[in-house]
Amino acid sequence: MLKLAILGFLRDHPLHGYDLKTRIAALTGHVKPIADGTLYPAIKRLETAGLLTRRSAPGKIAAPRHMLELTQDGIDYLRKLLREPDELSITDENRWFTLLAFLRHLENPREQAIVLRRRLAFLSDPVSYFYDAQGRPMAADEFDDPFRQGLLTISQAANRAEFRWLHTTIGELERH
Amino acid sequence: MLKLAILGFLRDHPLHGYDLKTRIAALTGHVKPIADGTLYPAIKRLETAGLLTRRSAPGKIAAPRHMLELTQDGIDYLRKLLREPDELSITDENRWFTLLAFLRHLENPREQAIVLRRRLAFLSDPVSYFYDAQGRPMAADEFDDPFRQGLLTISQAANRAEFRWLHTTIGELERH
DNA sequence: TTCGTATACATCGGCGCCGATATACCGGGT
DNA sequence: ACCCGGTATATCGGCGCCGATGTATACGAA
Repeated sequence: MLKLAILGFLRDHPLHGYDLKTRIAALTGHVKPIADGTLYPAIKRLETAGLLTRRSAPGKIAAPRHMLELTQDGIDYLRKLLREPDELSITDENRWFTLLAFLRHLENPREQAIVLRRRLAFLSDPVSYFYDAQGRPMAADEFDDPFRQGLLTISQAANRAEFRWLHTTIGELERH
Repeated sequence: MLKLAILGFLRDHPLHGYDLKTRIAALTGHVKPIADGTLYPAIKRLETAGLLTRRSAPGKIAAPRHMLELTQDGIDYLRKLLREPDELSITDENRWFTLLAFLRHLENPREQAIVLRRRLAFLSDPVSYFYDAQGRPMAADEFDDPFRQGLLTISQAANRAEFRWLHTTIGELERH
């Protein structure tokens, strides 16, 4: 979610819109810039909600910048988003990765319990990618076409990596 | 994209809305159901555009089903989507994975050249996840917090798996 | 000189997604 | 007898995202 990314980046230090734009673009891994028509309205919404303030600053190269800074309400709201992400849908990869990126802002390890929920989701969610003509889920090696095999291979690699990471991280959290 | 998933599934055999719903939910890996208010309007749009037709069928358990079937226009349009995905943004993981899932519908290996574009994107896109306070991109081992390290670990695992797969798949395609 | 590109912000229309809500039937449990 | 959960479809309001467009400045290359 955009809101989370904006607040998360601003938590570190004040930034102007254009700077936020490039950082958010890089957040998903491959660089996919978010549209101006997405970012600036989002900033305005957060400002209207009183979560951030702006201060004009001379532009280093071009137009004047608006330096954005979190208010105390913004800091509190970010903490809330990280602790109790609006819902359920931990199954949304983008949201989860964004959350991971800023989870460090919760200093107390006990507040980072969200990773436990994530592991739970991994254990209970059946991860199946396709069904055959009769509606039965298909196993990995049943696929005849290389593209679905590839899809499965890539996803499984990511899942394995994440599960391993969850395991060690939770272990370390519990040691405190 | 929803449109692509609907057309892709229907390419195999006719399905009713509810069935599509469960298949699409599983498509993303973890099961995240798409909302009724998303699916049914999407079906109606495709129907209005003449890409699919519906036939009423008695519901096996409850309400009557509407079996959905691609028209010739629908088949043609799916082929077009697979060959020339609206644009550029191969960087959108969801779209790319959905495309992969149905790329088999292009029988001619020469039409599957989209994977070359994907590899190109991998080679040219700098994949960097975070910047420091001065705006410089940070390397993996510079991260102090375990969450950003995890994010990087997971993403890199997926990237490596995909790149390896791209390499072997392209090799095999070129042998034809 | 002029053009392209990067910086920097803003607005607007369209449209797709989602949650809420409604209807209706069936089977199984209490 | 009753309710709950799963099957099955549909509509609607809200809102967020995106592409297009506009404005303005600075720098380097053609």
